[in-house]
Amino acid sequence: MEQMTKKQKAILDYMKAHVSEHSYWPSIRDIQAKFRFASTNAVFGHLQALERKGVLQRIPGAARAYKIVPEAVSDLSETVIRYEGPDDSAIELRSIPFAGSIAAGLPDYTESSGVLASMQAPISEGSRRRAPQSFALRVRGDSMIDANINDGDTVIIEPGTAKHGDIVAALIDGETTLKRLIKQGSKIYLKAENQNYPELFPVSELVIQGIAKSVVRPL
Amino acid sequence: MEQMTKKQKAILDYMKAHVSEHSYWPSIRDIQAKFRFASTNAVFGHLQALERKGVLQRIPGAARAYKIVPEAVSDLSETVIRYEGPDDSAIELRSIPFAGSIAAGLPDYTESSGVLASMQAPISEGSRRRAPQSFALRVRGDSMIDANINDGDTVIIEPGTAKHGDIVAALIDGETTLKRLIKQGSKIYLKAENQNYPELFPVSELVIQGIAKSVVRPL
DNA sequence: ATGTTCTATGAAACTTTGTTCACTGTCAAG
DNA sequence: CTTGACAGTGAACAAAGTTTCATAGAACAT
Repeated sequence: MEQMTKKQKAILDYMKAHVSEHSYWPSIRDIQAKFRFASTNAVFGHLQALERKGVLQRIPGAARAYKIVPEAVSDLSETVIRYEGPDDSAIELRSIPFAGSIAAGLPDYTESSGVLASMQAPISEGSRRRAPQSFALRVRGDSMIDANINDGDTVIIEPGTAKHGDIVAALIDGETTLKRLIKQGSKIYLKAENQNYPELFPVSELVIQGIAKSVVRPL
Repeated sequence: MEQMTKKQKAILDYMKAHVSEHSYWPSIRDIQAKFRFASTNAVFGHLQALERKGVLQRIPGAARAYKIVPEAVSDLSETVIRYEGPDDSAIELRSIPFAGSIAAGLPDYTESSGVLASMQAPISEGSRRRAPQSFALRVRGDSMIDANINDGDTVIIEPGTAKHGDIVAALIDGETTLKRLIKQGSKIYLKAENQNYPELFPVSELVIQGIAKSVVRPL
């Protein structure tokens, strides 16, 4: 894949963050304002570049209408997870690695190298892939064991803005972790609910992929 | 919450489906076309109604920009969000009606009006059979604590015939309990997974309401 | 030197889209 | 019978938003 420039990546990240926060895409003028461009055409050019490089799909003429192309972002290891549903049926889910943050208000496919998470997506070959609004995350590790979230549990994550005390799936150093969000004044911490782990985890920049709404464990 | 009319709900569902499929919101004219309205104002009115009823938030003047208010979407009707891959692979996210603590023989839907969690179920190839009527049950007490099912947890129950070893919701003396089903020869026992409880619970007459398929715990 | 690519400005053209206004019909409650 | 809420038509407007055109400096390889 052709490489994004720094500014292009910044714009793409802003767009994703905007969607994540507001649930709709920014307009070209929104981006222009954010980056202090004097002309809308500067943004336009970057969007064209992003589309040419295959990470973004524009819908010509339509306002605030984009898609991101998840598989273009990264394509590394694949993990196949079998999810036993409430039926006697099961879904095989394939994790799709992804380095970025959030797509389309909709989560994107995240896989962490170490601690915790791998995103589940349907088995589907080919290009067209749709993201659900909420998604399931298989928990790896024991960072939230004191919150009664154990290794192997599945957590339902929903996009949205997190409040103090929420358990969030956050992207730290390119790695997705499940931690409790602590806001103290203007400072933000992430807290692992495990006595063996450092109590507070100060973070400067953080991308919250969603809020953990519930835990699911097949019996 | 004020109740949505049928058409309003249909429009809201279409909008959600559109976001789910395209990752951006439909324009008013998109909705107009979908529902064959002759005037955009028909849509406009419905959107205003949806906003007044608190389920949708509009961003005035902005194109294709909305938010949905999740708490407000708490009607008992089953919401099915379906998303599919390029092949015939597909996944449904289905909301499950939340039945409070069980009273008589049937789940009592009065306690909670909310939709609890979305479960994932595959669409079986060919026969698109409808999943059995599953419901959620809040666990009271600690009779299954050793199976890691705690007080306050919610269990997804599905009707069906139980096998040996299944955790079932059974009606004993007019009271619903969650226990593991033990078959020894022709005898049937119910076993509480708690060391403090009597090991085996012989039953003569037994009404099994369903089999516990998974545990869900809201965070 | 010279062309090419990337990035950006500035202005304008043009399309999309939300919004408003005037008007009609239906249906149920007072 | 009337009032009011609801649902819709049809036309028009203005804001929001995308796209195009002309231009230009910087970086970079030919």
